[in-house]
Amino acid sequence: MPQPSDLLTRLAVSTVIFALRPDHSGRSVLWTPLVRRTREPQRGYWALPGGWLPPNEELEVAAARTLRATTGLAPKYLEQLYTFGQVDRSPGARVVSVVYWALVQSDEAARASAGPNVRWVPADTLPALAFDHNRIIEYALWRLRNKVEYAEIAHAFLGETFTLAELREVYEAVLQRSLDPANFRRQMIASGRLRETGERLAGAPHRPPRLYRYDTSAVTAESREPFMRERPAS
Amino acid sequence: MPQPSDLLTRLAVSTVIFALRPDHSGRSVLWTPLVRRTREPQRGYWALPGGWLPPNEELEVAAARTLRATTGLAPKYLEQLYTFGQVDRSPGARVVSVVYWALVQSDEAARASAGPNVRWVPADTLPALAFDHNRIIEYALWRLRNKVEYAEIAHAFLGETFTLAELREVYEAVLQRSLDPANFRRQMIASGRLRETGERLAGAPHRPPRLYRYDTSAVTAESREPFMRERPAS
DNA sequence: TCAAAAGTGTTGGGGATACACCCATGG
DNA sequence: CCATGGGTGTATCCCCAACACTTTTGA
Repeated sequence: MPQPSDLLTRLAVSTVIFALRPDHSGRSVLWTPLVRRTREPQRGYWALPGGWLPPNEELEVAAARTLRATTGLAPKYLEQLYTFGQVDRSPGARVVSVVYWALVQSDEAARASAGPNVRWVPADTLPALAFDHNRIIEYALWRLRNKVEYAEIAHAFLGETFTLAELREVYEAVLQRSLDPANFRRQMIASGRLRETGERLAGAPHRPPRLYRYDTSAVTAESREPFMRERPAS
Repeated sequence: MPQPSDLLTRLAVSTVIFALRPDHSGRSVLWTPLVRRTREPQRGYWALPGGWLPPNEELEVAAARTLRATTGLAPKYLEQLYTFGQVDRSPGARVVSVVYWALVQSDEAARASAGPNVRWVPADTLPALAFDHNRIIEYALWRLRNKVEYAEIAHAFLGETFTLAELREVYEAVLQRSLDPANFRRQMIASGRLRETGERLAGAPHRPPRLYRYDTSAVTAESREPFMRERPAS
């Protein structure tokens, strides 16, 4: 069944990774890690983390593995984004890339490993990247911003427990607009997926906010998308 | 850069094709064409139309080509669905399938080519198919039913011009529930994407309905998704 | 003139937005 | 006691579902 000509097309897996970090002015914005290419083609350019698909490894596992390899982190959210296969997207060979996108906990990302060949950059102001990776990240950003509005994924940027102000800051950073705290609170509570921990966060010079936890069991079968696991592979 | 072990994974493109056809009771329901496998593995089973990806062919073009090969039709809507790559989804070899989904005009589909190895079946009551193709079609159905509710793709089942009753019948068939004609009319008009042709459809024993046309130019840049062309490749 | 579908009008409820206002804490 | 963010109350708007009602045709 295999034809000789097929040997020319290679299959790769790449991952767009998002975390929230403060920018120069202190506001939270989206950052993404890139790796420097040490080989041709496009040597020296920054590119998405990824690699060839090992024949015995699941696609999602390969995505989580490259994520861990470049950041030292485990994804809190991981989903297939799109498969890019333009004939001319890589010079010299036909490369089809199955691309995933991931969200990682922001405080973990702050102490994520970096090195001369790994660099975090603001996702909205990218330099010129290798191949079609600019387009890919733009698409991932579009998907993230869309999905945040109808799916409950924002908590993936946060730890186990969080305040509504922290959660709101995630939404504001992703959507790039400020939200009314009062209405935001009601929307989140109305979703039925936040559980009070009973604890509060003290220390700030004002009324201490309640701490919440995201309740995975409250996701109904109707609203769940196919192929969406709670704990992504790692 | 290629490693010898990669030669074991094969890349295929398959397409889930939808058209509306009357079922035994005369109501419009979704149908999809399947092809009988004439080789191992899974010989004799019905499967999605598809084939290996030729190294010099774009993914979307390959999808449109297999669509044409099995139905003789050109897609009115074509979009990438998902890439399936489970290690064990095909016995004997690692096969990664980039799957597309397509909508074809229903009156064309009625006279679509069929043969001993091509068969149209109701998409909601499938027999046991080859590989993981049942799961794939279920996912495509889920996507179609979701997308019909927020994107304007229903007209892809119809011809150049159509009445609001015909368009409503599409929605009702896809969503499997009846819709209020009065409210449906207002929603569609409010979308701003229907243009009156000025003509009416006569012949029935009642008030002749207006004929409309879908206005592709009315799609704003903000609402458009990345990678979505108006005329799919053929 | 009648049946049936096309098309219009009207009403009420639910959710989102805007914003006024009170609460609780550290300094 | 004051500044600050946490948290509640409430009026308004808009979209949508429900449904009564009028219009227009072929038979």
